[in-house]
Amino acid sequence: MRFTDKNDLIGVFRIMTNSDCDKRTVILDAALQLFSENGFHGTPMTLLAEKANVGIGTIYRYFKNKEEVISNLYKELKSESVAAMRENISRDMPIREQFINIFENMLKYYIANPQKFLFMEQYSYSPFINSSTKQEVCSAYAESLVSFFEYGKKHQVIKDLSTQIIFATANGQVVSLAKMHIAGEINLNDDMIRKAIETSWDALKR
Amino acid sequence: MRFTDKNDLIGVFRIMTNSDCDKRTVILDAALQLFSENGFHGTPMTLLAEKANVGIGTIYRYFKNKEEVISNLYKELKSESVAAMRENISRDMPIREQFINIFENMLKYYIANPQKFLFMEQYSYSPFINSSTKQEVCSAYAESLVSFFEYGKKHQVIKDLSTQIIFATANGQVVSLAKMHIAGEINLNDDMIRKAIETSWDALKR
Amino acid sequence: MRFTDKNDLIGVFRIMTNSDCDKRTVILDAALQLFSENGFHGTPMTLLAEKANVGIGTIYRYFKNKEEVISNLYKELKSESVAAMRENISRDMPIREQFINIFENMLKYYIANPQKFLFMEQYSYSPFINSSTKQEVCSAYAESLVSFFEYGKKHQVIKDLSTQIIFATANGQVVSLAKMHIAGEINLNDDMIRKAIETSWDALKR
Amino acid sequence: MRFTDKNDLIGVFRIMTNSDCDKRTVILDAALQLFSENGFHGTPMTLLAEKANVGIGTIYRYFKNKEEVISNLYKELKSESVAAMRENISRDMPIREQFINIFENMLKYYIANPQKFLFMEQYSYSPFINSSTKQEVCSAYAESLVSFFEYGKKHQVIKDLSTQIIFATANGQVVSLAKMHIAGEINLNDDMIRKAIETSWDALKR
DNA sequence: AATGAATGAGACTTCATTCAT
DNA sequence: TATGAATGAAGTCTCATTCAT
Repeated sequence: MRFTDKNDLIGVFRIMTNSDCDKRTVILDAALQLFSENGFHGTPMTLLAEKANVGIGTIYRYFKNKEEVISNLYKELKSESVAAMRENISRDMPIREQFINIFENMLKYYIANPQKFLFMEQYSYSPFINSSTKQEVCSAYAESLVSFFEYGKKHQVIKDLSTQIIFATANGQVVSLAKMHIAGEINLNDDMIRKAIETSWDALKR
Repeated sequence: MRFTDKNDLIGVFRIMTNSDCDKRTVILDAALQLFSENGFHGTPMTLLAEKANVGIGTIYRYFKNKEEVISNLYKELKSESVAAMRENISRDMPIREQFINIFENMLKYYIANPQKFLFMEQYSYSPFINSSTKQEVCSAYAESLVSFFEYGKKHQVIKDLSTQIIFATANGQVVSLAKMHIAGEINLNDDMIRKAIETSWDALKR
Repeated sequence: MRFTDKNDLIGVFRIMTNSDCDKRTVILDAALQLFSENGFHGTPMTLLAEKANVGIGTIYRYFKNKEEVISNLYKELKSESVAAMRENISRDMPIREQFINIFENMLKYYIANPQKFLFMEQYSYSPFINSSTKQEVCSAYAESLVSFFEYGKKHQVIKDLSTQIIFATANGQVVSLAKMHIAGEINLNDDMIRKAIETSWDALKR
Repeated sequence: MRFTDKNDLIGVFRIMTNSDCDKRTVILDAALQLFSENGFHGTPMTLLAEKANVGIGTIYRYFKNKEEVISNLYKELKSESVAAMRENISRDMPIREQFINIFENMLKYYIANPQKFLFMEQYSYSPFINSSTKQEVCSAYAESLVSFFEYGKKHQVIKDLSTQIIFATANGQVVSLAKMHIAGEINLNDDMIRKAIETSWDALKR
């Protein structure tokens, strides 16, 4: 199996997958797919190895244990999603526009990456996870929004509510919509997304 | 079952099977506590038996297998939460008041029952679960809100948005707040709860 | 395998092996045999289960882990060997006779129970073992001899040497002889055993 | 090899293969330290490579497999210990003096080289080892003592006992003392060592 | 009806060894 | 010659489930 054939002639193919075939990445890619579909506990390490086309031992060269595979994947995805959220945002834009762009970015990212979304949500509810990782990584995301909301409140464009409530209102809607969309309970298009976020803005604007 | 119907008439029958019902209840109570703390996979059946003060064999007299324990618990809790949501609501009230009462009920129920909330959320994200149960049970909850929102839209009190978006907006906020409160990231009191729900209403009102 | 046949008709046989078929004992018996032949690391738990005619899970009902199997076995054997050493000894006997009986007992016990001897020696040299168990158990053995040697020194029948040196001289010889006998390098009979121990006495007598 | 022959004449040749020899030596040195501390099974080859500051692959250039590392180390140490035993001994000395010197040499060597002693004892009890190596190497040691004891018996200075019993008596004491000293159960100094060996002589002298 | 001892499939992980560089 | 990434067999242990009492 798996390149074991000694008389392998497809060297060219190998070269192609050589550089980006960074084993760590390959493992995390397979992990995302399997974890999002079958859950952490529904994904034995043997299956992960098979999906990633590596030996099990190889996984343990890159990650100390299963939990580290999960938490490393989470960290990478969270960074990626934070980056996605920040696209096309600048401090010069009107606050309303920033708000709408931020949450549109987020919702669109979730919808375009359902596996990543499902994995992150699963992770965030899993009592099985070392919460230090959760904290460590979430802060980047939260802080960035917190300062934005506080800026909006100071400029009297956003209601004078506890920042957490503001966060929960906007973020909660987006998460809820993504979940429903992925579950097939709703079929969001760009127009609906825009309307949904504007609705959220109506909640929070002054 | 236990809490499904407030107008339960078979009380007499229940008294007869009292001890039966006790064991079942005792097991589900222990299950809620353990599952919410350690997760489904962090809770071996032997531990459940021990916590419930019954033999392991006994659990298998009341539930076909572990998954049935989980899904039965979910069903009961979902019914209970739907009942909680409906308290103090009547069709005569103004729609706004109904809306606020419904979501206040819900948020307060979650906060008062953190284990139940955490269990239900964990369940809803677990790929491990037979989704038929999920569907089956959620409908009661969703349907009842759907018809309310549609009523509100027809009377031009609620915005003319897709019902799912309306649902996601209100429900998402509440779930998000409950999660944060339980995680200790916010400390909600009655006043904050009221303000948060009113904010949600601002989003959806016409 | 192993009693799995549902139509098993040899109930009588089962009853026979029922009471003494205390699983714990059966496991330790199998463990002694396998450990003495193949060593701790040459004996996988699966093999132990097979030899003991129990499921692997059963081993873990009686012992927390492999190490506990080993240390429990050691404790039992050490007690047994101490008991063997003490046979036919009484404080009334001349010290010389006591000495000879003690070490004859010991050597004969080792020779009659080569597996037990080999297991105990293997254990005592294994860096893999929790030394607290070693200490805990050995003391009974050592103390009993220590007080005997001190008694002999006080009565000026045994040389005035450090008790440890006395112990090492007598015990070392016996262990060394047992090892050689079991390895087939010498073939000890009662007469040789007697002569060997008398030689040891010559070393220590005053 | 390294220590086998004091009158080694191929020094020139050695200088040529200097680096070769270094790697092999470095590996065996690291092996001694790790094996004596953690045991054979507690020492992965990767750890050995790390400790020796060589790649794992390199170990396999010098030794066919792990067992060969162990047995080669054993052979070298056994040769070394035999050499140590023979120091300051000459056929001209009185037999008693030879005896005392031989076993003093041995005990002092063990005490001065606790790792080597522990390794050799561990090895000698390990059922894991190919016993052919054991035989092959021990003979040098045993034979040399055997002829000495037989010489002593012939000259009627040593008791007319089976040579094996004589060997077991003297060797057993020394091994036992070394073990106790290293374990901290006794603290031997030159005077005690001398007394202990003299005691041994009392056992065996005619 | 209730129990819990017994089971073994299957999970996670280690580590001796290989082989391409 | 030297390296160390890659491998997967094999080990330990857990835990859902069964069944005799």
